[in-house]
Amino acid sequence: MSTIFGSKIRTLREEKQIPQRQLAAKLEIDTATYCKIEKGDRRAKREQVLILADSLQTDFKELLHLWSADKIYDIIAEEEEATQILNVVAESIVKFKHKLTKV
Amino acid sequence: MSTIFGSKIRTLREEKQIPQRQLAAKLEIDTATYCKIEKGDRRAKREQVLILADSLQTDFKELLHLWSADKIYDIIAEEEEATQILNVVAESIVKFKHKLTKV
DNA sequence: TCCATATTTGCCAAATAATGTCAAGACGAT
DNA sequence: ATCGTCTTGACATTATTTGGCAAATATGGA
Repeated sequence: MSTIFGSKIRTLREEKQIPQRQLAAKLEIDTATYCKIEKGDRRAKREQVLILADSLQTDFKELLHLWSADKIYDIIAEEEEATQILNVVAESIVKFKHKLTKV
Repeated sequence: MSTIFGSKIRTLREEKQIPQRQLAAKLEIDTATYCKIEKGDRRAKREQVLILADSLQTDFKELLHLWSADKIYDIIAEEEEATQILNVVAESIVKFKHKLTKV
């Protein structure tokens, strides 16, 4: 149930000794819900990632990458040959970019 | 709206000159739904991928990879720096596997 | 211990997303 | 014009996700 994103924000929060309650308030959600986000059984919304990055004084993009990674990880965790699947995606991204530069 | 998976099964189907109706029957869905799957605005279920691989006489795993890739692609297409996100995922997969071998 | 605060869990209702079907239309071939 | 195939939009149904409440469980200090 744990996520890279959840672990990250928990670590950051503990380092800064901020209670969940405080971050929950910034996100305008229940502490219970915030707790679930850290634990990884609720997913933060994209806008919330921004607020969290700000509140935890950390790089937004980096945090966003972890957040996206979790979503992807959910998908391929079920499949064996996960890395092969990633390759397929990576390839199609390359192709897509190639298309863009051509236009 | 198009998907790697959809394009693939369409190509295979056309090569073999099978009407959508026939595959739809195998999947026990409406032709409209099947059409949407090819076009990429409905997603096939995992079991259906198996049936399709069988009906189109193609490799199941390969087809499954494309199918998974589409799901992932949906997620990162919205984000810039898609490849970086893939790296984060790839890393965490490596770490996970490492953990497994240790146990 | 008792008390206060912080975190976590289970459960529920509401919101949101995804699915499949029907009906109608487009298109080419005959 | 009719047939068969394919495509699309609107819609109802279903499945999934969400957030909150209340209760339970830590955690730490006096």
